Amino acid sequence: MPEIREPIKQTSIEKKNKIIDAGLKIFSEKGYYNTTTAEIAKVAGVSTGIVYQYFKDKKDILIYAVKKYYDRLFNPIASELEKITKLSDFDEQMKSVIDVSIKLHRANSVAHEEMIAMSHLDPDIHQLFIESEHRIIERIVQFLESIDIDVDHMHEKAHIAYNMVESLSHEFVYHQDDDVDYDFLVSETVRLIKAIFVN
Amino acid sequence: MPEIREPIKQTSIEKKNKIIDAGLKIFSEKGYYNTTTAEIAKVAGVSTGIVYQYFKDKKDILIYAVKKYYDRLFNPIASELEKITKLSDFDEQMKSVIDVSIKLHRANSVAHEEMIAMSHLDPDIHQLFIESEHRIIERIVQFLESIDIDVDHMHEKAHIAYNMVESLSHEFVYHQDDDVDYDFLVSETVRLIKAIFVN
Amino acid sequence: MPEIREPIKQTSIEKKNKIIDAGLKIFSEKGYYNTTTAEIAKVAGVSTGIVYQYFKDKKDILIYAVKKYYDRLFNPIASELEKITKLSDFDEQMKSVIDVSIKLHRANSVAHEEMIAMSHLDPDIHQLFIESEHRIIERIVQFLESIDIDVDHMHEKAHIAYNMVESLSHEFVYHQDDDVDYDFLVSETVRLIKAIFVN
Amino acid sequence: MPEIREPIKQTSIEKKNKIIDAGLKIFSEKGYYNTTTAEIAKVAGVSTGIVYQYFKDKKDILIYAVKKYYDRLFNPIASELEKITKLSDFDEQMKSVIDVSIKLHRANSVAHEEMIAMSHLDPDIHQLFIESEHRIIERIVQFLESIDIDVDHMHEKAHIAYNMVESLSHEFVYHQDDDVDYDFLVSETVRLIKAIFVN
DNA sequence: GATGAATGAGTATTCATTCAT
DNA sequence: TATGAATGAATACTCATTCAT
Repeated sequence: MPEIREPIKQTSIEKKNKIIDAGLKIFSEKGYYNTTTAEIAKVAGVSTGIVYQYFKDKKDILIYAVKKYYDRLFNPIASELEKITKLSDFDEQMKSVIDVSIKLHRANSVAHEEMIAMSHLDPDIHQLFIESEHRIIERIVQFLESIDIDVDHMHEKAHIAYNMVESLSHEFVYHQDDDVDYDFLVSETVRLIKAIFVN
Repeated sequence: MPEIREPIKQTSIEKKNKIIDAGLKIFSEKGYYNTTTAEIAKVAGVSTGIVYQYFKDKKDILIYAVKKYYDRLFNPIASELEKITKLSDFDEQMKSVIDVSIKLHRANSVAHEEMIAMSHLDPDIHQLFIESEHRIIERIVQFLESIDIDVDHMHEKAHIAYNMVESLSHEFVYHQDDDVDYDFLVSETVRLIKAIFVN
Repeated sequence: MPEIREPIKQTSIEKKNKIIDAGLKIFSEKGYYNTTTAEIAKVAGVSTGIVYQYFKDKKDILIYAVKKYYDRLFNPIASELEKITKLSDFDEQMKSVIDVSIKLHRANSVAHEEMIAMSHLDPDIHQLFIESEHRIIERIVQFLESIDIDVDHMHEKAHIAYNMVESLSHEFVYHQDDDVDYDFLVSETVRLIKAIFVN
Repeated sequence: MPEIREPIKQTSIEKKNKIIDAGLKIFSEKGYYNTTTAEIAKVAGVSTGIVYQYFKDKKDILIYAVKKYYDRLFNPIASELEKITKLSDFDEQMKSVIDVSIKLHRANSVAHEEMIAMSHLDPDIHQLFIESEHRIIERIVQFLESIDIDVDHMHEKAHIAYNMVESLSHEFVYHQDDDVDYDFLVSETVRLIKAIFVN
């Protein structure tokens, strides 16, 4: 019955965004279940009541926060890919993409932990995750075609390459281990990705 | 004041195990935060009070449950690896390992989702995850040495291979997508793993 | 500080009336405590803010609504009574009055339920109820005198008669029971009322 | 999911009763919507939590409270009726019944107001009211038969008589008016009830 | 006068944990 | 040891009322 308003006025849009940002920030720091709506409102600098004019319930805030998180994480990687226009030096360029990915994962490491956890807590959030991944892989395929790489099973190979970069980024951020030679991990990953697309 | 007893008597050990099993079962089905201790006690067939004689608090049950889960997931993979004793047909054997991994992930898919989420909710749980991964990679290295594979950067390569199999298993269980040729994913993964160790 | 204005302009009077009507309508349907001021404003076609320029608070709307309700219920009964000018056929005329009462109670049954409940929730509302009853009984007395009925204890007898018709009307509207012969209830009530005034 | 326990142990039954009594008391004083569960618990001398082990929700407390109220109101009237065993002096005995009814209504006047209001707020509560009335009228019929009164339309007549006594009791309790001769109201009511059954 | 966005106090209900028995 | 009744702190959400525009 209490209708959810989609804000039109600039100030309202800003307010809604502040709430999303506050949600993303606190969810990332303490987890969804350990965050209260009162806290979100406080950090966003609004009253608790107004939250429920822009969002159906607490989970609705989470959904918007996750969306924003994915944009924040994947868009820069996609942009980085788009900078590459020809296949002059695959190794170096792939290394650059990996660097961006690692940097972004590192910058969002706590948030990322939480977002992954959240995507496992709720089907709606999980769906957002899947869709987001689809989109990034689609972009990878387009990128590869744009640099004249044309092989069989493009999608499947993009999947594997994407997973390798993701795994590697996680390795860097979450498993920092003294016994591991991380430079080698990168160079070996590049070598393998090359082995995928350039036989 | 309320001391946590480490059960000695057989019946007590069984009781503690029942609680862990009940916890693992319900956490896996509904998530940690949506599970009440009363529910765990009921499923375990004990009183709510007794739970707090064997476990410090609710999270303590989770820790034991996660440990049990990892044993349940990784031990069979390790066993499968140990069956392989020589490098007669690497491709076929690796495919068999992948099959086991996928099967186990599938069998535990809901639980696995939850356990991953949980490992992100709490540093203690996360630590368990890391340690568990270390152990499995150690076993992989031992296995590789046992079949006379001896290359540089053994650990790093084992890491990459392990991640590839994990990613692939997740792909199978969580992202089932009609447009993807899963057989190809497997064969390509085997080919790449071979490319890692057998140059 | 916020002064309650008594509207003077025609448009303002209409606006105030719209709010009262909306209040009466929704209070009747869902009850005072389940009705929000926002809802009343929406149904009245005004903003939530303006409500507080015409009414002190939510209860103030209720008071006006109850007043309007009583007018709506009792005025027609009084009018009906006034149609009767002589005591030609007491039975038939009393039956006609009862019919009007039942019809009105039926037409307002849901509203009536709520109004009774409300008159018990608040002394101010209860007072309105009492006064309203006084007025109708006064009219009954006047009516009886106008048809040359002149007995002792006129007021007390009018009370009893009024209560009998009220009880009967409620019986019809709220207790519809298959085992009860309602025609007999009416004729017996008429007979008893006659026994009150015409010995 | 959180199961409602039906208390078996004596202490638990007492506790449940204390909550019902507290509910009845405060609902009667301040109304259902102005009463908080915390308040009920406090008055009952229990914690807020325990309330929800014995009652599904707040309304569930109300239902039990209303039941108890009806028992408290109607049982004594029924008992009074049962004391009368023969038709020696109808007038005097009926007056005695009326006195008891008035006394009970007076003793419960505030509670009664609220209970009536409540029976209009919720269909379940209303149903309890109807059933309770059915029962009391059934008892009146039995009583009348037991003193060898045997007329046509017994039920309908009992209805009318019951309503007259109820109306009268309300008149006494809620409308105390200086201009009304209450003794006459009683004697006239007795006269009319006699006119119903003893023609 | 009018709007409707914003406020924030208020509340039913849950659940980890304790404790009398 | 074991029970399960009892505790009470914690929290999402609502809504009468205000106020900047």
